[in-house]
Amino acid sequence: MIKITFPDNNVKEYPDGSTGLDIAKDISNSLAKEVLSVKINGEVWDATRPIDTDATIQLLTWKDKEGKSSFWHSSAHLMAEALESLFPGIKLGIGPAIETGFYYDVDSGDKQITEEDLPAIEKKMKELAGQNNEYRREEISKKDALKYFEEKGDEYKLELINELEDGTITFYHQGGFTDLCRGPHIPSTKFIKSVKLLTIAGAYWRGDEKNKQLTRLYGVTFPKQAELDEYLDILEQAKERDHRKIGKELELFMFSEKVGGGLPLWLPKGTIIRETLIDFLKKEQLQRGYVPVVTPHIGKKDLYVTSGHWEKYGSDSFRPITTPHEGEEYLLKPMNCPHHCEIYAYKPRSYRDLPLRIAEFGMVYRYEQSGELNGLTRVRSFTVDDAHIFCRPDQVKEEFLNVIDLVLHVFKTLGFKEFTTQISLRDPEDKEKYIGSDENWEKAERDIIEATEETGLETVTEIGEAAFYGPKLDFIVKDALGRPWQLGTIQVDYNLPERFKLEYIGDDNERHRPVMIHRAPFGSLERFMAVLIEHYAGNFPLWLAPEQVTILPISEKFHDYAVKVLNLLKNDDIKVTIDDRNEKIGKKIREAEVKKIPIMLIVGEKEQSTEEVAVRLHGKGDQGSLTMSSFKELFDKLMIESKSIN
RNA sequence: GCCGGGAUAGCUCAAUGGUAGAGCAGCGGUUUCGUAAAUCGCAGGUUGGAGGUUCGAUUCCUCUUCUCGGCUCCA
Repeated sequence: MIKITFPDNNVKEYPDGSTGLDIAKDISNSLAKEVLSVKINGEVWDATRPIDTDATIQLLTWKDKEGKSSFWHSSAHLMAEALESLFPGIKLGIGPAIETGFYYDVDSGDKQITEEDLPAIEKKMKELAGQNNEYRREEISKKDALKYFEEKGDEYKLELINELEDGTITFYHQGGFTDLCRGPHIPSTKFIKSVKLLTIAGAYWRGDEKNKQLTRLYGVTFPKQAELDEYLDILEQAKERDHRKIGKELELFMFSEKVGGGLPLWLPKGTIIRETLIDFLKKEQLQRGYVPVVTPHIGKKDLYVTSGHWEKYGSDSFRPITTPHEGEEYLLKPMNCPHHCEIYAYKPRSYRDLPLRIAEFGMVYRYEQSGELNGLTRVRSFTVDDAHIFCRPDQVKEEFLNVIDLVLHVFKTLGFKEFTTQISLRDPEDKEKYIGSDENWEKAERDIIEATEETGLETVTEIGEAAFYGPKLDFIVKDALGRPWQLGTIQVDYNLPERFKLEYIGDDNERHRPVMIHRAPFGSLERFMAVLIEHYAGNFPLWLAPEQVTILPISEKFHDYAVKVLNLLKNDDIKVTIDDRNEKIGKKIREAEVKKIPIMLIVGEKEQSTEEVAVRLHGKGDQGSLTMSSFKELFDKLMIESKSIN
């Protein structure tokens, strides 16, 4: 007998070789019908795999992340089975579960699988699922595994098996399909009730550009049709929030083929939002001891040779521009920091001057591969809310803490609650990739880790994700479609001060090297705006709204009164417009609602005679009439409330 | 950069190997109106660009630009 411990610490004995499913059945039949996989001693297993030793158990269903994962992984196998049946001779790469759904990379030879094939594959998958085939695990020797795929002629699987150790290799079978797989899988295909294949895309074998490009099929499956419908509905809604769509509808920004891809043109309304954000941050920074600077958009190539950027990224950036007569080479600036280093070096610095925090909203230009450009999230020209903090080594941690506090303040004000924080360290196995001494790297990494621990931020640590000049802390927010984007960033840099030979005179009257911290709470204004647009679905809070109030006269007879109201509000720096077209009030309201203007003031006969305005709030409807002074009080109150920090 | 889609009026979209149509927007009338679309009329297009096949191309082919979904990359 084996002792099984349940999550509530109850212990029960079962015969040797009992499976998770057996144990589930012992609890209740209805539960057994929902079990997708089980967690045995912290490891996810097939529910049908016999347990031979005492163990802790957790039954995993659709409600558990790991349960979903085994469901989708099994779905990937089901799709592979369908593909083999529809496209005989197809070769399989890898087919994992992902955050939502699964994919399989396949090599279909000369036959190109296109989107038109997807419905047929879906149909086949449903047909195979209906056969109620069991997923069966088989331990297999390396020799036999190799033999199987040699006969099948699948070089991708052979490559994978060759890297595995004998004795750890398992196959999974379902219906007429066999795959090399670590598992775990769900008990049977019958759980898979609804199937949707979403997209088809190219993907390099093992993610390496040098390898052959396979066809990747993305899909998602659910245990109930209703859940698929709900998921598709959410996808549809996400599309409605897409910043590219809203940006066009609300006339925030545009792109022009003539100007070039990835070069955003900001329209008046988008510009007002940008400038409001910039003003907000400038004010915060002023209070926190930052000083402003302005530097040009170009710099001599030599500047970037000194900084090391030319060596590292020169071949992958815009070509230098040259002066007509002397032939001097200049680069569009890919970063602001080299310019800022020169500002630091402008005069001798004392330890008393530090930390020196110089800030600039600087537009930078980077060559991004054409296939990578994406709305405002990935562009070739963007504005960094940049600042470089030059400080003494003993000030690094404190400065780091100050910056974290600023980033959190920004996020809080804008109501970003769901973000992840990532510490990126260097890969100690691959030191060649980075510049700077071991000693410097170790100190920098320690400072970051300690600072985040002190603020209590929950972080994930990624080894090998550091910038080439130093470790960093990034704040990552997801867009409407769930794609993660890095926004705020704080990066320690022991390297640039070295390269620019920056110094300060310490209290010991000796020369010392300052430490540099790069930081940008928004990261890129462009990307930040994209995420912001999707976050609010275009319904900007009052303080950010490019049009805060619009006045809607009932008819032309009340235009004079409407203009009087307009001027009163303008005097209070309220962003106000008037809709004096010869249209019915219903239409004016509709259009103001569509434009997501937070406040509408309707004025007609009644308001004119009582010197009031009828207030209507976007999405909330008619709020009744107020005198001008009461309205201004309401406006001020709404302004304060519109910052999430309150 | 790579794989696969796409590009038709300002916007959203329709149509066809015989040189294009709707709604909204725009412009001109009529209407002067009370909380999400009044009404009549007019105008609007080298069907992204270049080349080719064809008697004839917006449609088929090639190249190119931009764009979308991924991959790779990302200071």
